[in-house]
Formats: sequence, C-alpha cells, structure tokens
Amino acid sequence: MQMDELFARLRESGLRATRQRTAVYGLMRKVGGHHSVDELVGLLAESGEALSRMTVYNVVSDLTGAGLLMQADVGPGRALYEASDTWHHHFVCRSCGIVIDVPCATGTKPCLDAAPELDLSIDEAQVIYRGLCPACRAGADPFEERSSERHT
Amino acid sequence: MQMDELFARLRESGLRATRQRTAVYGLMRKVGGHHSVDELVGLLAESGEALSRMTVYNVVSDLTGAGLLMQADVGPGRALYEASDTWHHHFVCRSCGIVIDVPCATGTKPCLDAAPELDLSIDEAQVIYRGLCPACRAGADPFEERSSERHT
DNA sequence: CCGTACACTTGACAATGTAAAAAGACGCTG
DNA sequence: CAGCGTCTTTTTACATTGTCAAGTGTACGG
Repeated sequence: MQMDELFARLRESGLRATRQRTAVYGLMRKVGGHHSVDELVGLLAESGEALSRMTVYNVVSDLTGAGLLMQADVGPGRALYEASDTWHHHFVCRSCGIVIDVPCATGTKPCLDAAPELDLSIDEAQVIYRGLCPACRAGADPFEERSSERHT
Repeated sequence: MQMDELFARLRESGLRATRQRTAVYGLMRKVGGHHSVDELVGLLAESGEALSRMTVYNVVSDLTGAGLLMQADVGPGRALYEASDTWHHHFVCRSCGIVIDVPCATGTKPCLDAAPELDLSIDEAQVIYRGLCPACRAGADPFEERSSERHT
C-alpha cells in the first residue's frame, strides 16, 4: 500500500494523518499477523521509527476505533492487534500460546446474536477457541517446558 | 451446599480439600456472579478468611482446571471467575463495563466448531459480546459522534 | 501417629495498561 | 505561505494484574 493511500484511509476515518499513525498502520499492513503493543514498538524501532509506548497505545486505540485495526483479547493481559480486512476469530493453543486465525461464517460483525430478551445493543461478537494446536498435540508430552513465548 | 459436599467435590477432582479451597469454592457457590481475584480476596477477608492474593490465584487456577469454576476473559487484564453449572457466554458493555451472562445455545463446551481443515483440538469456545447495555444506551448521548474520544 | 508430597504464605518482581501535563505537529484559514 | 487553534505525541509516574522463588505449613495415605 502506497503512502498516499495510507494517508487517505486515515483522513477518511476522521483521523489526522501523522507520521506515527502511517508508520504503525503501514507496518501492520506490510507484516501482517497478530502483534502486541510491545512487539510493535520493537518492530517500529527496527524500521527506524522510535515511537514511545504510550504513542503506540494511542495509535492502535485510534485505529481500532476507526475500524482499521482489529483488537483480539486472547488472554488476561494479552491484547493483540492486526490489520483486518475480514472479520474473523482466533484459536489459542493452551500449550504454546500460538494464535491462529479462524474464519468467521459471515465475515461481518456482529456475526452472532445473543438472546433478544436481554435487550442488548451488540455491535461485535468475538470468539476465542482454546485447545491444542496440531504441533503440540503431536508432541504432547507433559514434560515439555511450559512456554511463555508470545508467538504471533 | 454443605461443607461435606464441597469436600467431596474437591476430592473427586483430585484436589486436596484444604480450608482455603473450600472457602473460595463455597463463597463462589454462595454469592454467585462474576468476580476478579482481588474482589475475591476482599470478600473472603470480610467473611473471616484472610487469604493471600497468590493463594487465591492458585486456588481459582486449580478449581478452573478441575472444572469447578469458569474463567471469563472480558478484556485486557480483566479475568473474572464464577461458579459454573452451565456453559454460557458474556456480554460486556463498552460504556460501563458491566458483565451480563448470555445463555449458550447448547450449554456444553465446546459449543462452536471451527473450520475442520485447520486440524485444531478445540475444547472450549468462549464468546464475548460487546456493545451497549440497556442503561447506557438509554442515557447515551443521542448524537452518536463517530469521534475517537480519548478524553472526556 | 508420621512422613512425604502437596499446598499456602511471603516478598519481590515483571508485564500491561492508564493519567496528566507540556511540547510538538497537522491542517484549516486568510 | 504564514499564523493559529486543535489534535497528537512525548515524558514521567503510577495502577493493576499476574508470576517467580524460597520457606513454612498441612492434608492424608500408610
């Protein structure tokens, strides 16, 4: 995606097109995948954009509010962001923590409805699947060290 | 639920029936609802059981693993626990943060299946609905600005 | 009743997210 | 293109949540 297009998308969403926002959004479109805020800070630093942690929190919050990014809560204290074109869900491996995209039947949000008698205005339904990924199931010996890695 | 029954349930799950575990589980059965670890520490202190925060983390983790409690991740850094008899989901209000139970169609887990081609061993599918609760919708500003109001 | 394995406590620590205020930059307007 | 208002970024400090490790205590099988 060209710089001009990044600018345009931000402006269309009512956001000022700042260097920091285009850097974050451009990086997300380029590398893909799920990333925590700290990972983004690191990736941006490597690419020559040294942004403060607070700024990245602000930017991903703004971009998520504008619909340019998706936020996925895959566990306590584990919020991941990704550039989203289609709505989907996430599988989290209980053993290694890897996050895998799971397609959503409808592709739009909200994709599920709750009981109508509750009278809730639902704009989003996010599904978190938990279990074992193929790799962990194959090598599923319980003596394997517990991994705290933050896979993407 | 009687003390004897609490003991029995713990033993059946392969857990030692300690004073702390019966206290936590008994309290959860008694008061119901969703509670964070810190809330539990406070409630237990009021009822005369001064347990350390670490202990409560351990206990709820053990009880969740044994299937006696449910864990609900309703946001970054917001893990709630509740005594569960039937599997269900949760609605979280974007404005006030209230958590409301949403019945699950099947009542057992996993209640949803992901794409079979991904070859995942899913044992649980947790749905988080987000939107506005009736109270916040009623008192909400009707002018619905699409702004990214970070302040105010 | 004893011993051992499991559980609890304590204190420090890591990770994640938030608050407030000052400095800086975007972009509208003339 | 320059000025200015407003939004954005930065900095610093802090709150909250969850974890690690070592030592003490206790449940429960023998």
